[in-house]
Amino acid sequence: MCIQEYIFDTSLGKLLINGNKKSISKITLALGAPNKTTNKNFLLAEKELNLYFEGKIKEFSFKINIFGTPFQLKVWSLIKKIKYADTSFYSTISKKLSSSPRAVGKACSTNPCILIIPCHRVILQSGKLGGYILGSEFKKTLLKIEKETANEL
DNA sequence: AGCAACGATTCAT
DNA sequence: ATGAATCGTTGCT
Repeated sequence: MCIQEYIFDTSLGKLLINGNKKSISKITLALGAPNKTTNKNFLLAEKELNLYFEGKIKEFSFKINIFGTPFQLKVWSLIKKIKYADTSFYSTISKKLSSSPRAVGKACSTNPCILIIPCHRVILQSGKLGGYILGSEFKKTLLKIEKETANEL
């Protein structure tokens, strides 16, 4: 019932997960120090996220429970449909919602669960990568991992 | 409630 | 390269 936090090391830096016994509601880069947990859901997430960074899995099985405005939920749900190693444009998503590319970008910037909602796969129509919560270098790295391992999975 | 300002953008000069 | 258009959100009043 009560909210827990778990911080752990990965090959791309420390991550922070928070949520409760049943589901995860946030995943971000961590500022604090790693800690311990007995939460099965968190340990499963840690395992899968590490495998993902190694390019060994492309989907996650742990449960998430996120909150947002109706518009944000629509955007995030469309982003979840973008397949591993694939990309989409801010503009194509905005057209599906009769909205604007900038509004979609803003919704991306409030993504509560990086990687689970793969907003790193959303790029500019011009081919440039565009922004990312953790910086465009991080975005580039993720896309590179996916591209290099897409055929082996 | 209404309004102005601000984006992880895009399109036309 | 620069500027206008765009639309959901936030932070005023």
